[in-house]
Amino acid sequence: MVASTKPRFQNFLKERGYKWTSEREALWEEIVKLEGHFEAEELSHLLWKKGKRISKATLYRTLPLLVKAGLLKEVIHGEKHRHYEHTHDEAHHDHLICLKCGQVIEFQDVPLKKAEERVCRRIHFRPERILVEIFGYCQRCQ
Amino acid sequence: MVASTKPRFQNFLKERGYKWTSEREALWEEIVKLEGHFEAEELSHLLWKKGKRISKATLYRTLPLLVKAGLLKEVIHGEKHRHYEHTHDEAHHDHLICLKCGQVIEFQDVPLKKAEERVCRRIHFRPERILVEIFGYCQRCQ
DNA sequence: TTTTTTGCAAATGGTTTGCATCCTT
DNA sequence: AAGGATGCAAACCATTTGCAAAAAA
Repeated sequence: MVASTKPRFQNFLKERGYKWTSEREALWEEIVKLEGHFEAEELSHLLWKKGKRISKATLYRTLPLLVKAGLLKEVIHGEKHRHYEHTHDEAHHDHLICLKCGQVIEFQDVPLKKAEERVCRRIHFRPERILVEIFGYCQRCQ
Repeated sequence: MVASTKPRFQNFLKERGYKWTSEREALWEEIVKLEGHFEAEELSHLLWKKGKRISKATLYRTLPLLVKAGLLKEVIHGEKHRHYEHTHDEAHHDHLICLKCGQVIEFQDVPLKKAEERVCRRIHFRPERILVEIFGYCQRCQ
């Protein structure tokens, strides 16, 4: 999420009559610095460590806004807590999750994407979000 | 899940010193009849409607056993509650989930499977479970 | 000054767990 | 007998929500 996403978030809010608050700004600032995926809890820790006392309630109320604004997306389903990551305008990537060490490996694969698109076309389905997660054992843990 | 899976479940239990109980049998009987995916709550309702008072605790303790025994698998992540379905020995299938009507469309696609396998080989990852879920709009809801 | 947002604390809800008792083996 | 299994109720725990006070428009 680059700097230019700030006005995007601001516009998103303004368009629907929502307000630009210091909490939302602080949250955006912290998130913009994060690499890879993160969970609400991590974000909360980071904010408190920096003296920004943003309540969990606000945090949990803001994350869905960021998703709706198109700045974040949910990933890694199937765990008890949600994970988020930036919606880079770069190419989409998927995840390999090691069942032993928990490591999450990101990958991109054009043929895989193409195959997904073909399936959707075949079934006349308009995809919005495609989730591919491969659980298994990484090279080290096999 | 066909009738032959009963001895498979029984063997699974026996092998690790677990016991074959009337609750586990009732649960198996109900599950074997289910088509498509289901959630713990549904299963509980069905059982109670038939006078089989199997506690939620037992239900929740048994589902993971059925997964470990290879008779069930978890699907449709990203919702608050878990969904299960039979691991048919038939070909694996994935899901398209309509964001409007909620319908879940199952599909199989060989090229997609092949692409997944190629990715794993490329990254030296030994896959155990591959989850592909495509969220979007079905033909009727577009 | 009207409406949204915040923080707190309490509620939610699917799932898990401790424990005494009940069944299998 | 001995050890796993069950049911109950309480605990978990990430997330959500009600409400009164605070901030933005």
